[in-house]
Amino acid sequence: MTARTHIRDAALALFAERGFDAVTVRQIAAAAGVSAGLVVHHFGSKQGLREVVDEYVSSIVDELLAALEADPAAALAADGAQLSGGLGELLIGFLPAGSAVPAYLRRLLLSGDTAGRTVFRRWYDASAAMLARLTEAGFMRASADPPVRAAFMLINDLAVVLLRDHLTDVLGVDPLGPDGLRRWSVEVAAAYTRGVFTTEA
Amino acid sequence: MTARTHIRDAALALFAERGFDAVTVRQIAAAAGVSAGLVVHHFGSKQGLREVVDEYVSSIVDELLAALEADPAAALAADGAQLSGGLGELLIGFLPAGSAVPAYLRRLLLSGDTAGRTVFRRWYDASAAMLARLTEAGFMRASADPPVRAAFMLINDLAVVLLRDHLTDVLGVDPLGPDGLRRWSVEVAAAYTRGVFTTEA
DNA sequence: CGGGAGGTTGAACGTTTGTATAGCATCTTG
DNA sequence: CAAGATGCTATACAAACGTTCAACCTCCCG
Repeated sequence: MTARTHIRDAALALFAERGFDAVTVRQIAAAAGVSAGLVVHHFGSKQGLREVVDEYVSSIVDELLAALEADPAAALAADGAQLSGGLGELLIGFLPAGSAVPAYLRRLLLSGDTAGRTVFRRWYDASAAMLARLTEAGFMRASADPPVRAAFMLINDLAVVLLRDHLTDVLGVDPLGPDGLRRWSVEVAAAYTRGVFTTEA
Repeated sequence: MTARTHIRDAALALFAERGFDAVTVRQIAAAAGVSAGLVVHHFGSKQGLREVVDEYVSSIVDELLAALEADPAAALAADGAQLSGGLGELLIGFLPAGSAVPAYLRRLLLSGDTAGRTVFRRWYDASAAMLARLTEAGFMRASADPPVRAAFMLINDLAVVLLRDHLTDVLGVDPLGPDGLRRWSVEVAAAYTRGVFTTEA
């Protein structure tokens, strides 16, 4: 592992935890075990470092989505219940345990930056394509408004990642941990299969 | 409107737009039309101002939830489709158009602060109570895991507020605007009533 | 009318920030 | 082995930050 990589990873972790503005170049350097000057030497500026980290995280998401496109059988083979665990589950399983990427992604999606918008759009496109495949294969009912349905199901999955800490707080169990995931998937599968509202009204 | 209120509102708008760290005391003062010293005079410090704004936004959410509890008939009278528009719709309708509160709430919920946790928990409790009432009244199917269902439906609603800009980007219409809300509500009501997955699998 | 309390300002202070620069060490290459 | 590139550090600096402070203005109350 090169020092440049160390710096990038330290910055990723610190940005994810505290946010870009709250982290100083000196803190990043200390976490990476190098001098502050080296950070600037390698990345030009703090902003330059941010852009590299943004691209790095984006590329990880791209890998995940590409793997999903390359092997949709793995997804299609699974039944609806497991599928409804969704992209959040997929992301967590795809990354090493304790990775800072989900937390960084959370900030990226809410920063209003171009990088966040690009990631969301790619994710949405993959989501829409996947729903189209599932519908064609007969796993899903056809929707009257496929784009909205794709968006709805995508953000429902993302919400688990975005609000994971709050969910853990009120439920008493991490919805993306081993135990919580089981409970979560069962309930979501039920809701997505039978619905939650009655039809009388 | 006192100068203190002006400062608080200016800070609310700026914090919501750019984040706490990215906003300077001088910028807040300029936006409020006062001097930087007066900001500190009224709130003790920048952090003190933040806490006042946090409490102010929390109190607004409290008002909304209290109104919901006080007059559940208004909610219960509505049919399932309208209800599924959910808390996000309710929040937008409750606030003046163009209010910075939703954007501030977004940052509050993702900051990891105590204020955000408190707001989320209150919202969750209100959500769980509402679902219990709806179930008892026969508008909803009973769930095998009510806490998870309440959390699921709550974060689905919150996700629309949190990711509103991205949704507007990919859908081409604001899901909380007049037009988008209609499309969104219809699809969500359909998903929540009939489900999206088929039962064969 | 007098005087104190609170609202408000502008300048100043000390700190911290991101970054530039000069130099040292290490390695590669001809 | 010479020499230049590269990785890396330590110091320095200007700018911007949050905060302090002394002074001024404007009321209100006696």
